[in-house]
Amino acid sequence: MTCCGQDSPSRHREGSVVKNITISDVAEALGVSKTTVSRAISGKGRIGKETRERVLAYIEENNYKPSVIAKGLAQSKTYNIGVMMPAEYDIVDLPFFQNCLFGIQEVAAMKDYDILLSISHPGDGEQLKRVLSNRKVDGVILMRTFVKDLQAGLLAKTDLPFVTIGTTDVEGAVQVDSDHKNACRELTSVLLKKQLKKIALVGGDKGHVVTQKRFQGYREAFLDCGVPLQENLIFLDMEGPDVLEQQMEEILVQGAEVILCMDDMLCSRVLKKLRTRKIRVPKDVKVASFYHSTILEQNVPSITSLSFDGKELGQMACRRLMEQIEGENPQQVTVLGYRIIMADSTE
Amino acid sequence: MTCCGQDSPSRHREGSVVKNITISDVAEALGVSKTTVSRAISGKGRIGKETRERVLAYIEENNYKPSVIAKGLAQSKTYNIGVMMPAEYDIVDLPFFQNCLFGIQEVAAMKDYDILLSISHPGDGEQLKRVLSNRKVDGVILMRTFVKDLQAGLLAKTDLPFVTIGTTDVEGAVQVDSDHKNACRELTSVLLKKQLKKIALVGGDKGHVVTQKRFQGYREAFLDCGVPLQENLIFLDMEGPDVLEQQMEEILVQGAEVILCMDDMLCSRVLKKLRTRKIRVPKDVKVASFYHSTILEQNVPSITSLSFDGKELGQMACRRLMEQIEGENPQQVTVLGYRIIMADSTE
DNA sequence: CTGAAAGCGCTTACAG
DNA sequence: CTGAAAGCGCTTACAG
Repeated sequence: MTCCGQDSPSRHREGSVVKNITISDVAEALGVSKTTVSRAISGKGRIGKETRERVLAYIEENNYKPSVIAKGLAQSKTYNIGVMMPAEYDIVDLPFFQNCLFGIQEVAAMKDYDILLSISHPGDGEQLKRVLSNRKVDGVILMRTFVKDLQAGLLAKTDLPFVTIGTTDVEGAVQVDSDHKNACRELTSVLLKKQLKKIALVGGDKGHVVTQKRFQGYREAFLDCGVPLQENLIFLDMEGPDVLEQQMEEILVQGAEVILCMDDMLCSRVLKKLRTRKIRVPKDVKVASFYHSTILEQNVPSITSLSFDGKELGQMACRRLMEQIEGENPQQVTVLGYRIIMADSTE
Repeated sequence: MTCCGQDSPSRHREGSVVKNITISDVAEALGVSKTTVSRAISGKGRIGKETRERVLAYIEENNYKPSVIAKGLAQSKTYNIGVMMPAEYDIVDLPFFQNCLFGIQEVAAMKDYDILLSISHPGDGEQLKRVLSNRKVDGVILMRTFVKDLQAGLLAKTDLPFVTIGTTDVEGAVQVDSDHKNACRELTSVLLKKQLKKIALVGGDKGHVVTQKRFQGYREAFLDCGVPLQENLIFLDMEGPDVLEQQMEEILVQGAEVILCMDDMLCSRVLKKLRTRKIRVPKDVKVASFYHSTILEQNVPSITSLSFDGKELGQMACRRLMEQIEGENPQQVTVLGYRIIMADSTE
């Protein structure tokens, strides 16, 4: 059945390999050299105005897209950045991560870079090693840091530029972080000034740098306000399946007036326990949290919390990475702000 | 201060470009040709056992990693797959997406493929166009489909292999999906058989194929059970800021005995409204949801819901894509199962 | 079993 | 202003 022939030139029968149009095709069609075509596109090197326009017009018309990969090979670049995303199902500040990714992509795209994503479990260096050995990236962004950071450590031994979202003590690491310490310090102060002295601090993995930072802010607030800190109100490493649930009794026994949670997932669990125990928020006990994510968005009462701009963080991280890739010497540590959102749960 | 000299060979002073060791270096060092080295690594073509081992040993020892990019260029492949992730902040079935990504990465890595991630807002084809024109991927996975699917449409006009997670009517698309229709049908049936006849259906964007599928399953369940379906209990397109909140009155006025929500975020909003109105679950009204995600995990009472395995979906999608890339003709439609999790909210 | 050479699709000194 | 040629780091017929 020979018919129509209306197939667009790029449609092919199954299995046939499609030859994309290349720079040679363009050069040949125009009767110029590849060099000239290349120059017209890149804007580098001298080239006659008329020639350039002729090339550009042809390219536009024939929908020629240079192969970024071939370009990269010639320049010893990849135009990719590796992004290592943590796979921790229980720490669901995911909307935050998605925003982060979005920010990264936004600035990466401006420089014609793409994101090579890799998800890895904490403590697992294999994914990163794979990325490194594949030689497919010009730099990498770590979306989360750890106190003893395996990935940052690996990268530091490399000459590949990288930036961490989150603080790290790995020597030479360029880092971008929200001001977790001062955020927690300010929120704690606000609570203390409301005459709420017994603030239980509920946090996750002590191995996360953020956990430490927040804890520090909490302590400083007590110092600032001249209130003695009670060690028995500190509850860290609470992300295990039932740890927090069991410690809740203790928290209440200690007479906590406020429960300050380091992330919304923990807070959600605290709220559940309180609900089951018929303890009312904020009447019987106040509650505050971090992240202001969708997880608690619908809670009644609304939850006082700290909010960080994931997108901004992502953008900044990517900018810092680009600076390094382009050979500049970026600011080592960049600290971004936060917002305190006061709501019903601490009234 | 000339000291130590203990720097590992790959450490360099600032700015110095590091020449990675190449196949030529290896060949030269061993006194063989690049061809031989290449063959030793790839396992293709005849090569003496002893030679191969000598090459492999040297490579191992000197930590030589072939450039996947150069390899790709020579083979007209990229060893990347593009993954288009939706950016919809309100539809937070994100743990689901993360699982999906994880599944994709898992099987991709087995074939030495990497993930090129792109986040795009619904209706925005620019990101995909960028990916396509950059020529950096051998295929793409769409993580969500729409009734009129812009991205699938674009891809179909291409000769690039792609697979959608979610059903689509785009001609020729290879698709992998959970059995949303039957899932919803079965859950609805279960409820109907509990003599709960007035089941309000609360759903999101009618433009999402899943919304349609579920709606269909809901209808079929009514047919199966011989219960007439009440149009006034159908509430779709509820994801706007206040739409659902306003419709809640209507839902209650219509005397709904159960509110069946198409995703956990919607369900969370329903629960909030009920709580504010002092309407008790399951005493006054039953509630059921989809996804079984962390958002509702901590809810009291526990919520009856459908659960889908994101990771499995991702793995399958990636397998189907690989099959296409390798020139096989994959199954057009793959349907995966679901689980029904009965809990307190419908007791 | 092994190698020289051409090629993948670009860029970039160098020369004119 | 323009082009021939070498090179980026691999693979793969082809010949021996």
